[in-house]
Amino acid sequence: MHNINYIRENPTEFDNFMKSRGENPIANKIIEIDKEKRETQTVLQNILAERNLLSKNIGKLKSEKKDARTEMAKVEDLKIKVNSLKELETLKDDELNAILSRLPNIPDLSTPVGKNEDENTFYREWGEKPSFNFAPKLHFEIGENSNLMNFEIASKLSGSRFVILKGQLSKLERALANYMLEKHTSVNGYIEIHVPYLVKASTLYGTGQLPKFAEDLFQAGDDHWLIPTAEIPLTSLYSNEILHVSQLPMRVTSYTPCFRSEAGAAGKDTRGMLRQHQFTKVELVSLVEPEHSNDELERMLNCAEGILQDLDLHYRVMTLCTGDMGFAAKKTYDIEVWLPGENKYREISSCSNCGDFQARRMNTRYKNNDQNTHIHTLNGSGLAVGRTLIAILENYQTPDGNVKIPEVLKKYFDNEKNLF
RNA sequence: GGAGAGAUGGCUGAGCGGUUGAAAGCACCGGUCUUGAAAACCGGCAAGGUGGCAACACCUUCCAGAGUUCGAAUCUCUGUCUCUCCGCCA
Repeated sequence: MHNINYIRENPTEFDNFMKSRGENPIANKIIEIDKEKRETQTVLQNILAERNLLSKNIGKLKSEKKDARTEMAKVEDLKIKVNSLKELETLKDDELNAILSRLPNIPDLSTPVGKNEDENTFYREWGEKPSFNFAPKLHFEIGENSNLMNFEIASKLSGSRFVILKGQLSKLERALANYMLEKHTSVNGYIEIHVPYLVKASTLYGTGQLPKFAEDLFQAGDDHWLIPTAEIPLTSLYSNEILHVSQLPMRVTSYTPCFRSEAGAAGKDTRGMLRQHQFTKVELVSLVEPEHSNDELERMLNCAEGILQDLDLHYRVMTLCTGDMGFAAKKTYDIEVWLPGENKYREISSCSNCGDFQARRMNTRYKNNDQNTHIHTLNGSGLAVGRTLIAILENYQTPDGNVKIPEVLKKYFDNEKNLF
């Protein structure tokens, strides 16, 4: 949610930012409604003040056993005015919120301006593309050949975009999640949290998925929604609360399934387990003081990259442009891992600084020297486990259809060399 | 699922129709004292908003929503959540 004072004071700048994110100019409309709302408020408050005064007087007169009928009649008259003004104020407030709640965050000044993913910019890379003296297979070819990855059974049970992993592949998924969690908790200073996978609509509003992106989500019952990422419960941990400055930075992590309808991705990445309705992810979330959020984003990115480095997987980091960034983000880095079977880089992590955008929506503040300020929130994948599994299959495959086990994961596999 | 109790400021907790935005304690902040700290003592300390250059004034908020009343933290209804007991159960 946006700071209305900022829009009031910088309408042109605000519109320019919104334009860079593909929105139409709206600041004037906002200011107009806001003005009407405040004017209504002022009149209403004056009448309420008058009413309060009269009521107090009535109390005094009654306790002195005096007649208060004149005063009571006056208050009765005011009531009609109060009700209609209250109605008008609510109307204006709703109008304002309907607009504000659907506008994306203002991009950071260092976020490149651009229309779509083609204008994302290269930030850095690590490692090199591995070379193969055979044609590297796609992850689902390796998986299906091993009989440990099955899409048909999954679709029989649940329809398209689901997968079943068996035996060593299922274990690989578990080993990866374990490795990531251990690293983030024991080395990177994140606290592991076990969170609900179902959340209320108000929680999704706080992080920005609702009201605008309901179609991307699975709803389960009247007010229960499956989380599309652990970012939602983790970021919302302290919604409507005032933290003490000594509690910051707060770094939390969680390994959860994620559920996405993939409504806008019909026909996209239909083969394999790259884009599923359900996948698992280790998520990183930081709650920090505003002046530290830029540094925290770099730190978080390093934590996510660290996992890929440990697994010796080549990747590049892209800075998303204004047109490609998510709704709540000010700045986002995508980590794209190299997939030799596809001969492509593919997103495996996305790290975002959301500034105070989510904190305003969910009302999370911190107290420092008697000052209450909205915190800054950051989230990042550290990493998407399913896609990491894909990357390992494709990068560690051998000509005979086997897959070498990365050094750091061997401890989960009795020091075996190969997966199959 | 059945029966009952409850939800008040950062926390604990009083208030149960009218100067109560709310006692008291803890925590926190400032001061006195001390070589320093602790203790003790003194003072301050809810959030959001409107108007105002400001000082400041006013409004709203005691889980949420609706209602009764001239007036609601206090009464009524609905919802949500928490706790206790019983049943069921991973």
